[in-house]
Amino acid sequence: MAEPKQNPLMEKIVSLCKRRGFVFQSSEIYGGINGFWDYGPLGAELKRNVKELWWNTMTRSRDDVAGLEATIIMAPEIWKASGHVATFSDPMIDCKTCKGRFRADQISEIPCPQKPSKCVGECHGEKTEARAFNLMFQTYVGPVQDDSAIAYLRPETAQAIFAQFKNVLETSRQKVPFGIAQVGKAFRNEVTPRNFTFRSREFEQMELEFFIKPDEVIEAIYGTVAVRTPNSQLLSPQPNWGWQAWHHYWVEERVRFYEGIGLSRETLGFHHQTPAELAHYARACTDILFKFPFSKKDADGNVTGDELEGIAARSDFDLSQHQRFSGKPMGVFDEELRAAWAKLPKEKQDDLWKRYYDHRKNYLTKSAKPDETPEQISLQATEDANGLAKGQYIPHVIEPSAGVDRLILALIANAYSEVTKTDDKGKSETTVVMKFHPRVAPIKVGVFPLLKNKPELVAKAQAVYELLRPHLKAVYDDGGSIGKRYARQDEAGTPFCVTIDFDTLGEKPELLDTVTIRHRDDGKQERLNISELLDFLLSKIRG
RNA sequence: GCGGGCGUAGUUCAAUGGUAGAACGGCAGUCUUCCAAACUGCACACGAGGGUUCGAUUCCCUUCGCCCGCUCCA
Repeated sequence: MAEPKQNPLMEKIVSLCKRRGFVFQSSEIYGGINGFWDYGPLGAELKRNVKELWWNTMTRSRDDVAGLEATIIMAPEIWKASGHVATFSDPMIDCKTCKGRFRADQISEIPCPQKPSKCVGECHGEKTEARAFNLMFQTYVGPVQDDSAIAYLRPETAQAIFAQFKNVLETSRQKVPFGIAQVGKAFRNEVTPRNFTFRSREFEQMELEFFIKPDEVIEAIYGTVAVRTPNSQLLSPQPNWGWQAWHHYWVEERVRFYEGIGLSRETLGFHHQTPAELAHYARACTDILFKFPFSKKDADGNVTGDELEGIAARSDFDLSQHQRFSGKPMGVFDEELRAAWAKLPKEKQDDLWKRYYDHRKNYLTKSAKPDETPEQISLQATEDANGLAKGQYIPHVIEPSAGVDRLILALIANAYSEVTKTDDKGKSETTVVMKFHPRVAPIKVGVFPLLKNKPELVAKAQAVYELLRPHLKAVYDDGGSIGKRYARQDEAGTPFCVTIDFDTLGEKPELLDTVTIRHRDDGKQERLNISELLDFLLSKIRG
């Protein structure tokens, strides 16, 4: 009666997550709630490690990124400016006959999929009533639940960064180019949560908005914009980088991050969005994919993977939107630009002015509110271009936006491996080893006495455990046999296990105060002095 | 949201219109001088609600959840 195994590996991973305490279904005792997942003891450690590594990599180890922690509920105008209210609230009609779903305002234009000679509104399929599809979670601020109190749980963390751009700029002593990073929860009322935690309704994002000068500004100051050549590595940022170089740089930075936590390039995939896929304001978007067990094959039979992170070049769209909707200036003043502009030959000034004008006019036209006339738009674009000559511009942005939960799932899938051992009697047994990179492993070290019923061993093992635990996540285990404890830690993905034996106590005097340290992935042991233990572990975990 | 499949200990699986079993795992203990040893004991399940029935985990309905396909994917 068992259901057919559609994806045995994925099912084993889900089962392990429950069994060992990586991931539980939310509200499980009440039957669960679709699209929501909890992290158990091991998952919580794993997730914390990943977020901390991202934060350290993206902010603390860089001079040019500042952090932010904004609220989940913000002024609803934010989501009007970002476009989320408009794009999320189209009334939709389902056809029960052909299973199609159509925008209610387009049923008299779209041809029926089954009878293309007729439009959806005319065909005989049985239709549902028009229903509003808003993928943002709604709530009310304050006790009165009327329309004026409607607010939304943020569908992405990014907008808070744009909304607080000027405050961060003024308080962080940063200047463009610089970034603002944030880690936090976001909520989307997904139509179909799928693939375990991959698409959840409540999830966590790690987002960087990296603000850069428009190419026209780079050109005004440095004469030319540095162009990416096939061989250029673009490893360290240069003042004359334009958006392409920065975009390429951040893709590489992010790939290096994934490699640094154990996801090799072979496990990753890339998708460069085509012009048709790109939002109208975006210039490029590169998705970094991971080849999940549930990832599908493309037309050529290759697994490309599913999205972990998108690195988008979003032009100056976001800050421009918030400038228009809030009425507050979102531009920056650049002394260098003003000084450089004055020294430019007239033709160059005119050329840059025209290009900036065209860009602004294009944006303003596409984002125009219904009551804005072409004349007003031209006037605003002229004003914007004139600002350039005075050293003013709206920064462009490169947005590396990663999903924490997707990354956790990728790390779990990547770590999962099975080892089959056959004993002397020919009995074989398969065990699971979670090969997490030591940097992300939920537990860094297990400490065991070789035998439980020898008080000297137990006391010494507990002393070693107390020595390590202030510095890293350690566990003490004296249950069962030593082999069982190793196996337990293998399933948790603990990279190192330390065992206190009789030599530690001085049975061989030359080995007094040494312990065995056992490596998860090959089972090999080495002997270390207790005094060297902490440094050894820290070097493996931080190195 | 539509269609299909499926819900039994923590996990993997049995059985049954008449009070649910196993293995592994967990906990406690004995033992054990390095890779899930052995032994003893303990705890733990029919997703929820309603209906049919003398009696439902089993049959029916609803609901919730999981998987697959469609749809959606800012």
